[in-house]
Amino acid sequence: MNKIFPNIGSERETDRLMFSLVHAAHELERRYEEALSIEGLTGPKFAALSKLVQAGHSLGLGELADELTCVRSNITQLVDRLEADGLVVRAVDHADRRTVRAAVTEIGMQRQIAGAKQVEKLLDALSKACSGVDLEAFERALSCLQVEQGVDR
Amino acid sequence: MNKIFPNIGSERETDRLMFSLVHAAHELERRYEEALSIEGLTGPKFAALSKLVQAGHSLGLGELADELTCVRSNITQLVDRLEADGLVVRAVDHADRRTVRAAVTEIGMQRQIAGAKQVEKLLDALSKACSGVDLEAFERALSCLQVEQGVDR
DNA sequence: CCTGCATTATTCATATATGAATAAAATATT
DNA sequence: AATATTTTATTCATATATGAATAATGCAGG
Repeated sequence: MNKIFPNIGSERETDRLMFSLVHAAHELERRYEEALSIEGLTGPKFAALSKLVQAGHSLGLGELADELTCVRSNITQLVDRLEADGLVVRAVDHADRRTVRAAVTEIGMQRQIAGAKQVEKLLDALSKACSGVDLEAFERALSCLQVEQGVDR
Repeated sequence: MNKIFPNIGSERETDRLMFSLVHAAHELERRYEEALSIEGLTGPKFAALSKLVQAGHSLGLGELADELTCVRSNITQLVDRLEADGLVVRAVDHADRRTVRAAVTEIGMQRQIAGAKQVEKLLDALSKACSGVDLEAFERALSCLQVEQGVDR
């Protein structure tokens, strides 16, 4: 659902800009998910696999949650699904029995590589499409949205 | 979760740009949801209310699904929640007994107005923050992502 | 008029996200 | 050492999203 900024009739230039920005990002995400689906992956699954592959060793579920900036219960479920897919296994932590570690399997590693190839292909295409764009100006424009990080929790 | 483009180590300029774009959009959405939460609303709830208020009359759930570009089962649930909040009521369609209509209540209308005020405030702030930005260049840059709409269903 | 097809909303299964409540284990404090 | 606190993952409730299967109604063609 395009739940962002339902047109209330605002005609301001910057309002349309915000809308375009969000729309472009959603389109990007859609293509990203589409690319990963070729390898039977989703964004979250690929992200978790990538963190594990990058790390080069198993990670505690809490670490993984931090890396993926999400709450722990989310990771519990995500690892459940990854485990069901055979891409990851849970392992005990001998140093701390509270901790559950996630270790990528051989299949998981191959799948991550395959996913990364699809993402690379997408980024190549996007790179070409953006060849004529003034990246500096774009980056500068985006930075103005980054201010005021909101309240702290 | 920041599930998009987990840093695989790509150093290409455009890759970082895509990441920035998605990140900026998510930040925008976060602030949008934050603004609406002041009035006890969420993005989807506000979007549905807005469509109903805009229409000026009740809408069939299918129409609402089209307006919000989502599947019908989604609307069934959303209207369930809006009805539980007392912001919307289901009504029969006398012309077609298959159709269920959603009608905004008095409270729902007030809530939509309150939500719109908060969104307006946010957009004002953003508009000011983007005062120095070359909107033309930004729009042009965004347009390059819009191409290739992918496969049709 | 009946039969088959299309359309409508709902239900169900699933994926993803959050946050509160819980249980188990580690650590700190008395 | 016993107790209290913190940290860990899980479970549960909830919100949002999708898509398949279902049930009810409408409609077209015979």
